[in-house]
Amino acid sequence: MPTWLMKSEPDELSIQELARQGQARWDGVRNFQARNYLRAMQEGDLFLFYHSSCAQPGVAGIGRIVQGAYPDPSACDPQSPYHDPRTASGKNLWSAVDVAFEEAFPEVLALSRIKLCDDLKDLPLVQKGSRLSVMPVNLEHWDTILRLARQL
DNA sequence: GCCAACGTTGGC
DNA sequence: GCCAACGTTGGC
Repeated sequence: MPTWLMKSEPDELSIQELARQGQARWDGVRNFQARNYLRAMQEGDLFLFYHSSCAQPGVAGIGRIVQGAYPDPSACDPQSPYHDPRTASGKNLWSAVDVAFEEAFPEVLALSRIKLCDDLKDLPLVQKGSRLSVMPVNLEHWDTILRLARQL
């Protein structure tokens, strides 16, 4: 089963908020490479829930895909910050998925800690200049991150 | 708030 | 198709 990492600003959606809601739509992705990864996701896939643009950037827990990619409604919504005017001509380029809460780590596994781990140096997240908000995580990296999180 | 790095847009 | 300008991401 493929595993993933997805970034969210906790002000927008945090792992705690997902835990409270149980389920949420993951929308607003406006990068083609990230979108293509969304489209590759299947029901049941697990992902690392990453908190970005915040005081404590890092992996905050685990989520699960409960609905594979479908056209992102926020692209068609003029009120949405993610509105894409191109949808006016009838085509929606963007995709969303639905996710469920799986687990919150006792504390955030800090990006700074991840960067220190030699086994994670090939993780796309820590590649220089990488800004991808959705990315695949291979099994070795997945296991390494969970091991680090378990010893927090 | 700064700024490096990157993706996207649009004129040519 | 090139590439400069612009906007965005996201750590610090």
